[in-house]
Amino acid sequence: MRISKNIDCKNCELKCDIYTASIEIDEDPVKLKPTYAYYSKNEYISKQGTNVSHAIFLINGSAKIFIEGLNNKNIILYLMTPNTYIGLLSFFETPYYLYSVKAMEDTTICMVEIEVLKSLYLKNHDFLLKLNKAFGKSVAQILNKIITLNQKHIRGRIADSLLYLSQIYGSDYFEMKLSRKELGELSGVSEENAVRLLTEFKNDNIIDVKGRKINIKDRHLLTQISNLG
Amino acid sequence: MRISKNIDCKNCELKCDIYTASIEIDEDPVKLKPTYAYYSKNEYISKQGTNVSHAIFLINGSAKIFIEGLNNKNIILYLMTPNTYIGLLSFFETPYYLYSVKAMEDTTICMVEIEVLKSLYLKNHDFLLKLNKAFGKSVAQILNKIITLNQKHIRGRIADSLLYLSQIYGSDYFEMKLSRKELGELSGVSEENAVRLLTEFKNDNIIDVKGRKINIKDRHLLTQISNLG
DNA sequence: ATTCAACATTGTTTTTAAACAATATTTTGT
DNA sequence: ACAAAATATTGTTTAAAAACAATGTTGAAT
Repeated sequence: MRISKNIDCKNCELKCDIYTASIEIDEDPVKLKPTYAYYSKNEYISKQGTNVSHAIFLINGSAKIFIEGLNNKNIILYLMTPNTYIGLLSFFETPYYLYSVKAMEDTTICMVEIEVLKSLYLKNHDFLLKLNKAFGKSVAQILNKIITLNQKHIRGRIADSLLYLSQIYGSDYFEMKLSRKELGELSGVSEENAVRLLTEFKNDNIIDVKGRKINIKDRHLLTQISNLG
Repeated sequence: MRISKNIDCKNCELKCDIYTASIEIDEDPVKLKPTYAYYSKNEYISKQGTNVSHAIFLINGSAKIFIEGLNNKNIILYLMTPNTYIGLLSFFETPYYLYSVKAMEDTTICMVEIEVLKSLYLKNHDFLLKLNKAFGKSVAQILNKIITLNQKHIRGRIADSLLYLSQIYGSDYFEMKLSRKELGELSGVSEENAVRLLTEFKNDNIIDVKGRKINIKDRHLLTQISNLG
């Protein structure tokens, strides 16, 4: 992990909500003291149980947000792509992270101290509402995950994950940044069964698999499998 | 369900956040146009998929908040007791409920139109922060539920639920308002196995069971079962 | 180019918990 | 008080998915 402090938001292509909020109240974004951090693949961006000291915004790359559960088993809640908050879920209630985040590739994030953020949303209502909206979105995703994990069979769960990945990568053809084990963790399925189901889907002509490259050939059927559970 | 409109907050014992927020900005709580609704056991207070039009606050009684999943199977997320919000989770993001709420006994709730609430938190920051806190608390509960459902065996899950219930009812001895089936839904366990495990815990001298009356005799052991999964 | 480690695959066994089935008990409505 | 419905209980069977085991493949490091 490498850090560069006091980023000048003018040079940042990503005009995030925090920046916008700062501008809206005629405050110089320099006051936000934004800090970039660069992570390599598999580095922790935040670790379950540690203190939430900064708001974290993903600039580029990608990351997985996951719960470190019992017996060293992880559950990946969802993936993070540019332009999303990392710290949100533990933002308002708990002073420590309820989950961990790891970079899935070379990833840049921008941090703003939580106290700075607080003073910002005290001055700017709209900003707080935006935070809430993003927060609500995460929750909706998580509720959906509960149904999936609890009520669908592994076939339906893997189908879910594949559809989710295609949405994340914005195409029916994509190269996922996940290992088979991680695909399993995203789906609540053992590594072995994740492999087996990919093969099965391939044999059924629903997808093409070549390593981590996936091509969804029959989205309709895959959706059906997901819906039926 | 029976309704009484234009409640006078002065007569309400429960001085809720909404009331306090209203007072803080020197606004007459009459403007909130609070409405009470009285529900009998098993009546829907809100139904998954319908519009979120009001903020709902539980005055007395109790309710279960649950997802109506696939194949008519429910997952109870948690129980609601007086002085908690009902609508929160779907508040900021979606215009419709992501879950349902049903009264578990005779229950009184107070509703305030969402537009009224919005204008209130636009005037009062602290109030919005309080909403956020409550929101965050719900999320923490739900994350915990994911681990439980996904990584613990049914023994640990039922142990979890019993500990949770004792916390809700504020005692090691309590009469739960849940049927065996509902205890299963709270724990992600079939009705039959819920029964079986209660019997098992009873035989192991960890709890006493008489109908819906539960007495936790060995909290230490029960906690251990919960932790080990 | 070779070795080691991480990742992926496939078959087999075992465990877990749901589903099914039958019956008992309690509650509710008339 | 009685029938009917809802709830609870217990034993048995079946299905699902993890765990185990063995082997293959790929890729990075030297």
